[in-house]
Amino acid sequence: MEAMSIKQAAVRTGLSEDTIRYYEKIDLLPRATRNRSGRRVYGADDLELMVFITHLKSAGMSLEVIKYYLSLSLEKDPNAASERLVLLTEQKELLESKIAELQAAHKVLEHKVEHYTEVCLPEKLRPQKETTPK
Amino acid sequence: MEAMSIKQAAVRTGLSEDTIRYYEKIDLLPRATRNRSGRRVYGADDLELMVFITHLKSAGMSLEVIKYYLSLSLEKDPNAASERLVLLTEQKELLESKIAELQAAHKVLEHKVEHYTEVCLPEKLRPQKETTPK
DNA sequence: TTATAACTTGGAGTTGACTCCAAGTCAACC
DNA sequence: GGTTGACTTGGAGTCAACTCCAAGTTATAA
Repeated sequence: MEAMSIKQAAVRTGLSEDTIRYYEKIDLLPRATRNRSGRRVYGADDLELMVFITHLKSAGMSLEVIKYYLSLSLEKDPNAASERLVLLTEQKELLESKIAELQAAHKVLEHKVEHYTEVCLPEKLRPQKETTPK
Repeated sequence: MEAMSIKQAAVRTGLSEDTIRYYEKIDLLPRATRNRSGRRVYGADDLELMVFITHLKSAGMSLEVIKYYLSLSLEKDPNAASERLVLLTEQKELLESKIAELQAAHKVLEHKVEHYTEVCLPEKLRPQKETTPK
């Protein structure tokens, strides 16, 4: 249960095997340990890292930036910690504004859903003069 | 103020001129009206549409899906409205789950920021936790 | 009048993030 | 010992979404 193949790791993380290999190729993931016959073996930490990457990615962070961030986290140098703090804080703020933007878009859609529900449900009603974007 | 060039439209919307032309090329935007000398002229509606597109885009909608959505909005057929409602609702739900995911990632980052604040700053110099955050 | 700048077009090139492929290796089962 | 199937590698191909380019046109300024 602890050590698993790339296939299992793919199932667990939702990434494809190719994507995991690709991430290793571009040094986003560290080179996975191999077993005697040269195959990749993953543990819980590896999975955790992959999942964390998917989170940052869905937050709109590019792989390049994620890589930089992770490189800081591997630094032994204590100075790196403060640099990482800056990056983290920046990213956190970026995330906050992105969430706000999505919530705004969400509001627009919600408003439109309401509008169209009104239009669709009572069948007698027709869409009157639509403000059709030209 | 009402009619403007592609350059001004680009500044107003945050899109590049090339991107606006590209959107027209792939029929995401309708062919802009041209002036006597064949140059694109944009009005307030056009800008509004572009901004709306950027919102949907930042909500994770692909240009292809946005295009489909806009094609429905141009339909005179009232049946299109219900189809559009379905699409909107789907998109709204997708947005909700995306927001939730971002909030989860945000939490992780926040947690890490706290951790690194501890590591980096001598305890006594640390900013006090705000009791009344703005 | 000529130079400059702001556009126009179709099409080619770039980037990021995969996704697929061919050829080879290895372990396990028949 | 041979076949199967899950892996390995480097590299090529794909896709969305731009981004840039060359060649041509038009309007204004010097």
